[in-house]
Amino acid sequence: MAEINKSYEAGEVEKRWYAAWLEKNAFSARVELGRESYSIVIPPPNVTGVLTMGHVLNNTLQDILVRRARLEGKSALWIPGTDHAGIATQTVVERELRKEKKTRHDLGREKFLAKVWAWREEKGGIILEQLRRLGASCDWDRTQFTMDPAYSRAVLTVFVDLYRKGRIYRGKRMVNWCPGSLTALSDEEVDMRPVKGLLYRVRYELVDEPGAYIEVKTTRPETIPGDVAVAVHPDDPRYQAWVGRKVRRPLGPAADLPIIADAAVDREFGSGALKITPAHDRVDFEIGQRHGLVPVDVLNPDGTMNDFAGPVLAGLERFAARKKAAQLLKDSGALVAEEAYENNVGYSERAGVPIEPRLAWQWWLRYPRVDEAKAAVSEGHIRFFPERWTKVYLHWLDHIQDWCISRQLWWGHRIPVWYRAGLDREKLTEADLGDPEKVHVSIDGPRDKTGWVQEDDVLDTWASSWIWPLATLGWPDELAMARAGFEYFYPTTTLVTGPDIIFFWVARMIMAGLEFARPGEPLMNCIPFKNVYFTGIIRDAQGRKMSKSLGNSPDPLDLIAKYGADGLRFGIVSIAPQGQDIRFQEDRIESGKNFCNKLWNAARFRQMSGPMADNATLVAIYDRLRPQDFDGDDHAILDRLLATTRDLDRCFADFEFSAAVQAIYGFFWNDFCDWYVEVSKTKLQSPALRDNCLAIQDLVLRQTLLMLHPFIPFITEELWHLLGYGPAGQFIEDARLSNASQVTAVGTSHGLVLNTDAAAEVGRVKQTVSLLRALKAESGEAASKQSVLVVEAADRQWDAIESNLPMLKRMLGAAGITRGPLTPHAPAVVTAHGTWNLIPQQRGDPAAEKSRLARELEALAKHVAGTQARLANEAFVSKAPPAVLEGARKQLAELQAKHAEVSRLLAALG
RNA sequence: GGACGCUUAGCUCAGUUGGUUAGAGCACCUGCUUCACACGCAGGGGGUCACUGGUUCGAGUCCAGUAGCGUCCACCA
Repeated sequence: MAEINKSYEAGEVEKRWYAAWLEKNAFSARVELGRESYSIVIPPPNVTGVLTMGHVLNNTLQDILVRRARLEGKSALWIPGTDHAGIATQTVVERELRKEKKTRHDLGREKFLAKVWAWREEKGGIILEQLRRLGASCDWDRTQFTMDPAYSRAVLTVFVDLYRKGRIYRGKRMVNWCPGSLTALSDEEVDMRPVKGLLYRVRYELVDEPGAYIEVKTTRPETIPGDVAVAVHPDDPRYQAWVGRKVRRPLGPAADLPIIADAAVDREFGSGALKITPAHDRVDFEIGQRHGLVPVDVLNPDGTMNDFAGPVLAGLERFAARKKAAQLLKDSGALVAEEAYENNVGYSERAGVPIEPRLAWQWWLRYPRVDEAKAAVSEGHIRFFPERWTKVYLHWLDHIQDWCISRQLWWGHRIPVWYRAGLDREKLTEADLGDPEKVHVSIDGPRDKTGWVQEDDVLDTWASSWIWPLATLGWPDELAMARAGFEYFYPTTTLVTGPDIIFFWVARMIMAGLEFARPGEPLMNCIPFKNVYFTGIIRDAQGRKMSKSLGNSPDPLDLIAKYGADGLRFGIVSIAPQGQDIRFQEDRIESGKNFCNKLWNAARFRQMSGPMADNATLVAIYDRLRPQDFDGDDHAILDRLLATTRDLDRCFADFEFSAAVQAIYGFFWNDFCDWYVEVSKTKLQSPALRDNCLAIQDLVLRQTLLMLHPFIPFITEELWHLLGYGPAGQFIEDARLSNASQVTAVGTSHGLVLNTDAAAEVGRVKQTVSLLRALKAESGEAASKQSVLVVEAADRQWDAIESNLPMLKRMLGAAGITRGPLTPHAPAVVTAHGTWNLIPQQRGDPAAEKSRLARELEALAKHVAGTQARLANEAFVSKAPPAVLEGARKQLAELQAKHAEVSRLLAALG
């Protein structure tokens, strides 16, 4: 066994072990009947993506789950991959083209796509390399891309199937049009932002009564040329007589617009009259439909005004047109006023520009299995952590709208629909769509494609990633499914993702799973995952979302270089409580690194303390324990080890990762290193006690490494081997992590029954040590100074001291501890183990000593009074449970005794 | 307009079913190169648990309301 170096070199160790894991295929998961399966699909990052702190958190958690599952003996699979990310990727490549002053149209569809693929080959998927640096134990041989041939086929299979079921249809409806990326978007891709602007009051003159006007308020005067009516509420008394009459359009091509009545109009807003522009507003469109009005579209797809806006506005960009329109209205006297106004405007999530409601032919999906998707979650087949997201999920499903799945992009899955050449696609009827001679829908297209033209649009990226858990396991190809282990691994166990994509992805995956996984089978067999863990969002120190544009996101690779992958992992998990957003603080990552260093040095201490023995199994270590030689500290540390093991089991059951990390941290650092290792130092001097003590250290270290391994895989693997805890040629994950009851069972079979009373006594000894150390510190004696201590103790107390004498001398830094009468004026402290004197080397400060004791007495008196008052309360005595009552009485007795003793000391000072 | 979350030490946050004097990390102060670790050890200071009421013998914890911050949903031009 190699000697453990003084400091832990993360970089070298991480590189070495990751290579070893890959070489031995440690992450490849096989179907092993009789063994429980555990599976996770990665939320596929964009192929353009680079690792962010969000990815670090998300993927660390997945890795923790998968590695823990392996240690529990499950066949654990983590499927990696990337998403083609339609708009994002196309934008990246178009940006490169722009440097050459070209657009995609200069290349044409085919050449442009070749360029995107070339880009993807060269630069795509960097993020998967970065995940390896983090230690992600994905089964890399199964890496998938949403545009892989097999995956694409699965996507098209779904389209054709849903089309044949009548769930996918083509329709001309209002869409969210992005003038930046020139495509339609789904409702989920639109962000509402409050925008400060102007509200224009415009008057429309009555045709049959010149000089009389109806006034409307609008934020968009440039759309007036697209007005086809003015609407009022049918019950509005002010306008009863106006309905049916006509007004002149105050801007753009001259026209007489009817005044109509519609209940959608809000009487309270402005004058109670609304201009109707069906081509550019959803509500207007609906009102227009109800009244048989023909929309007038005054905008081009790129957001400039077209000829229907009239010669003055035509060609202007929409916001320039707004200013111009206002000016024109002002000139003609139609503009009554401009008021400052703030309203909500929809923005394209990707392009960051205001979207335009626009009438366009698109492909739509009527979601399948909506009711089942609700039931799957509300009936608990799928559990959300934290649970509160179920409400958000159910609410969305309750108000679900058809999904616009077509995008006017080139990068993506091209919709598998072919039209007979020469057909005018703007004028296709229902009948045309149903006529196989005119429109063909299939995965591979018509056998002879001459005379057919394929649909230009591609599918929304989410319309491919919604089948991720299915297609990554080979669906729908039966051979591929058998090879991938679909039967064994589906449904997957847990999904780890952010709540921001609960609609985009989580809900849709559930519906897709229910529709396609195992038709006809019960819900629980069809769901894509059993648990969904929603992480928090990582924010910067100011609470802002981390983003590339703000430049407030640290580069995880820099952090890995600085603190090690393990340090980063430990740190990020420790600050990520369930479901709360996280404020990133680098010092927490640093403390992750410090923990690794502590672990490393504790292992080093073990190695330096004595020869290593058989540590290959829990049983082998227990064979070396000598329960008859156990002292209180031995009992206490194993008791705490068991409690921590139990805590961890619970944390994993409840997805409480940061609590898990904190539990091990506290146990290992405080209970083991600060106390047990320190008291070991005297035991190790004694030949009779040494071997038992080393065995206990091995037991604690081995179990701790196993518990920690999912969180910090590299250093634990390294120490596992350096300490010889597993056979050479095997990894730590080839060992099994025993849970608390298993550990207890092994102990019992070895005649070990933990004495919890002894463990509790250790708590009191720690308290006494702490008080005496404080006494030294306050008396100005260095902790390392070999002090002289005298204790006035009852026999029972002295017995406890005497039996721990060497240990106490070491822990207290005492040259001698003797029993005897107190020395007046020497610093003193009252403990559970008698009243102690620190014999000062030089004359102390009686005044300081006096005031110290007086302060303590005051605090005790207050506490005594409080407890007495509680016990004097009749209601408390009669209603509190006996255990609480007894605790209070015992406490009072102890406090009173201590109070009396401190009073005595004070009196002795005079 | 609706829903959800948050408010605890200087900072960032824990606090499971109500029960001794509310905890951690960092920061701060004091002492210490004690033979695993200065990425460390020992000790210390620091909080009216946002506010108001209620339930209870007992509330950081349960209930109602208020305020501030945040997130999501929603067609008021």
